[in-house]
Amino acid sequence: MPELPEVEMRRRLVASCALHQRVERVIIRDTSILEGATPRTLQRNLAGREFVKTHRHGKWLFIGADSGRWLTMHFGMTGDIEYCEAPINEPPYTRARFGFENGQSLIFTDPRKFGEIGITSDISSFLNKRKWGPDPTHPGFDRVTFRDLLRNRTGLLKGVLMNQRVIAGVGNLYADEMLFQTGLHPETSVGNLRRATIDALYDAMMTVFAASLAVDTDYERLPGNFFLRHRNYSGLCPKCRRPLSTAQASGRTTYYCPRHQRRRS
DNA sequence: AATTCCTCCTGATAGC
DNA sequence: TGCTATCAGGAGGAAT
Repeated sequence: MPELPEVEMRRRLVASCALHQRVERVIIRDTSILEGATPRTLQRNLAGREFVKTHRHGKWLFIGADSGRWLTMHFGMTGDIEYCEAPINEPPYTRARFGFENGQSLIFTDPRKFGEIGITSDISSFLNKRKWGPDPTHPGFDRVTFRDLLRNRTGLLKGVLMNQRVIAGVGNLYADEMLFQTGLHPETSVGNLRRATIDALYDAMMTVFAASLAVDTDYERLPGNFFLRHRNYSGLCPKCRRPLSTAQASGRTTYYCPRHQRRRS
């Protein structure tokens, strides 16, 4: 479910309510979400500590403790975070719970269990090990960066945009929005795209992320000409009011308007 | 080295 | 109504 803006919302939630309190207990309800960590290592590094800072890279969330270690979180398709009183109000599908001394808990829920939790001492090496690409919302990521990332790539544009090793944070839905706003067919070849087209894609990416965060990722509050408002099986193109088409691109369902999204360079 | 396909897991919904 | 099939905002690993 969550792409870059949704993970940013989760980061803000953690930053606003879960910092500077002592973690009394670390409870792992399902060890299958742990990646490179055990319940014991999480407890040893976090119990008795305070979370003091947060960081996000693409769809990854990092929560820093005063032990110097970072709790790492990825939300997969259905992962989420809640801050509530527990165990009284512990939500369904709770996979991990970090209980504070005030009775509130930071809770990681995930019905499908595609998400993961771990621990690292160094964010850079964590990201490098997975060969993750740069986060487009971080300082220094500009049009030139984007051009260089798309240069010398092959395959379909949709697949490249969703490839986290190229750009970290764009998923299926935001890729569709970017392609619609740029008027590009999802199966456009990424090779030999003109510079102006690549720049337009970059502009769309930045616009879409900012617009989504401006409405707290509530798509219903996006302007009516945004694709995300109409992206469903009965949806109509906001420009021509004709039914959208679907296709499989890189294994994912892609929605597009056949009139307004053409293969071109 | 870069891409594509299969797979993990569970709930919601479409279709019969 | 009740059952079955399909699909879902992700990504690692195998296969190509």
